[in-house]
Amino acid sequence: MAGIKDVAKRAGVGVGTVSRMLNDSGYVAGETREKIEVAMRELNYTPNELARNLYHKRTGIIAVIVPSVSNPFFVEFVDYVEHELYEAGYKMMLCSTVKESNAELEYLDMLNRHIVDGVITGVHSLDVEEYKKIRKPIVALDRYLGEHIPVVAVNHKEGGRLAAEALIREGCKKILHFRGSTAVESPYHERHYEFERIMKEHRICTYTYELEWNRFDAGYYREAVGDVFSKGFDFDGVFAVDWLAIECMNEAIRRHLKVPGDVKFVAYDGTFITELVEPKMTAVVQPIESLAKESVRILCDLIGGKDYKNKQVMLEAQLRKGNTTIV
Amino acid sequence: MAGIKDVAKRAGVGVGTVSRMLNDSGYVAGETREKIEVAMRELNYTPNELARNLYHKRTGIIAVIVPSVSNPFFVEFVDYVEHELYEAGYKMMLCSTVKESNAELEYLDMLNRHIVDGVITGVHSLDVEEYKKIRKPIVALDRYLGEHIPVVAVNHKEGGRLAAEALIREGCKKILHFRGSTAVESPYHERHYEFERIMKEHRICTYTYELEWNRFDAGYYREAVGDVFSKGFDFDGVFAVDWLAIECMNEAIRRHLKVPGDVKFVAYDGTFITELVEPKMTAVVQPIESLAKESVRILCDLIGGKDYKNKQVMLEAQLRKGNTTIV
DNA sequence: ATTTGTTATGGAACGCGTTCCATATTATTG
DNA sequence: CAATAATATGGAACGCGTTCCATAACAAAT
Repeated sequence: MAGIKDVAKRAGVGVGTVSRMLNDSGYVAGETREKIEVAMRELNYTPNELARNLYHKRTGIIAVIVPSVSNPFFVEFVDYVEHELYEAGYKMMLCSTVKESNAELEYLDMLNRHIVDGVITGVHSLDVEEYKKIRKPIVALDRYLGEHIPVVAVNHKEGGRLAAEALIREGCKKILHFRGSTAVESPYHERHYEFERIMKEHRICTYTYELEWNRFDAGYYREAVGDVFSKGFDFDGVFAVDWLAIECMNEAIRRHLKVPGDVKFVAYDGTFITELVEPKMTAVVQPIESLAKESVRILCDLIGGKDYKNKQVMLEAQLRKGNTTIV
Repeated sequence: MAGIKDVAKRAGVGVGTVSRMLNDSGYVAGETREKIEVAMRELNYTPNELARNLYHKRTGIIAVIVPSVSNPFFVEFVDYVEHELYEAGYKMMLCSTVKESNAELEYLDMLNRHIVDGVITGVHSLDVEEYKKIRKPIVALDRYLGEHIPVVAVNHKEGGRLAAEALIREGCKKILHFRGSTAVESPYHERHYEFERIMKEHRICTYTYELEWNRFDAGYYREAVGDVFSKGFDFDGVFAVDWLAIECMNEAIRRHLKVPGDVKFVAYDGTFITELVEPKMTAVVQPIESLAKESVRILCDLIGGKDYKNKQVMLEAQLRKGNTTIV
């Protein structure tokens, strides 16, 4: 592979001149330019980005860490992030952690090893102490990783309220509520707290089903749904994350319950799958595009040296009326 | 940031010794080892991968190029690929091209610029001549990019046959067939050719709807479905790609048609979304996991210097019976 | 005791582009 | 015409780890 030296030799100039020309910095005479261009073409020269990166101490790559690539929420997030990063001149390295337990640390370590310039993480499996050690550009998606790491979050309390109010408005009296594991403290639990609080306030009977931590697979969701139905709990309203709400609705339909006649559903996240089922799901929609935009914007600021201590961006979720509710 | 020189100085040894220790190559006395370890810890030293990469001319990163990250087929593919690459010691750079028209060339150029060690591409928007120029590890997913680029393909002819036979078995007499644009030649068109051939052979009335090229968005699919229904074409069997089959089924359900009583559906791809709808879709399932495994395997071979001229791996699709067909 | 082999270590050269400094030539201005 | 500025260029040093070669100490074998 031809290097800059070869080009310089062939063009009869110094390496500095070639470099200056490549980067449009400093003076290069028109005539010299042409000679170099010819030499580059003849040698089929492409600059080695690796050498460049070594000098500049940057790679132009951002790692995006998510628990699972097949989770629709993260799929949409990643899709937007990729686009935003592209616009900002970065490439995206996509890392998923659910299949390999201790991958998160490995991925974060890429920052120190100069493999990536920054990290956007939607994962939180390490001790906060671990994150503190890393003094590099990190943005957390909806997780608190310590005060020195900026967070792009969603107002889940409001989200929970929207869901609760929707079901109450529908006149639901017996609610089935699937909630994430309390084993891990995370801001997105707020929706559950608020949801339950409001239900209690309204003295509405609520059956809460607690899910295992970090399990997003279809099989598990189906199992959970089967579990609930087999227990014979009677309900007329369901609040659950997209996929689970859908599985639950499907089971209801299979059992010849009418949706939304007999049972109402409000899904949380509002990813594309809620629009893919019939009836279309009413959902509390997360502002995924904004989450992506903000994450990238803040990360770019961090890389640019801006200090974002205690920074938190809070975005609003909103209710999107589908046909699993009536009003 | 501390470098290897600083560590060497602090430990009172030469840089070579530190390097040898880091790589477990050559001799390092136990006593020296300890001194270096102490120095590394004190300086909080992490080797700069960039410098390493420059020397070794590799980055350990593979670019995966797909048209869209939100297309379920590619989502599943990417999910498996990420895992396979991780196992093989590589990181995945994910590149999507649908939003930025000329990104493919830019992404492929990363090979020459030593940013990635290899490419797996599910995109084919350039002239075959462009691909010929690149003498680097590339694996094509289900596209022919020229004889020097190995292909991991699916036997779509068989896939088309499976779909056709399924609908014939159901006794369908009026078929609605959504097919990809013929504007671009691609192996996956085989399924349509074979499907139509068999239908013709059986003298079954088929209405073919040709889709625009490179459009996978929900809005467009819905539009296409609305288009067909508004034209008043009467059908009792549908063959379409997952998402479109689903949109079509939903519209049928909304129009109070019974599925599978009045209309039967066979989807192509068989991604998770076909299992998410009620009734669950009968589908020709692509061997996505195997596609991912084979792609990674071949790419690793290529990187390892193996020659794969004219290589083509052909994998089989299979029919998965859901409830949108009866038999 | 001498040779041969093993262990151990330092450091220069290298990979490849970038930048800065020194030097040179030409253009502009007073 | 001299002096300053602008243009132009080569090349060493640098970024940071790796590898190889030269050197040395010590153990084992003859």
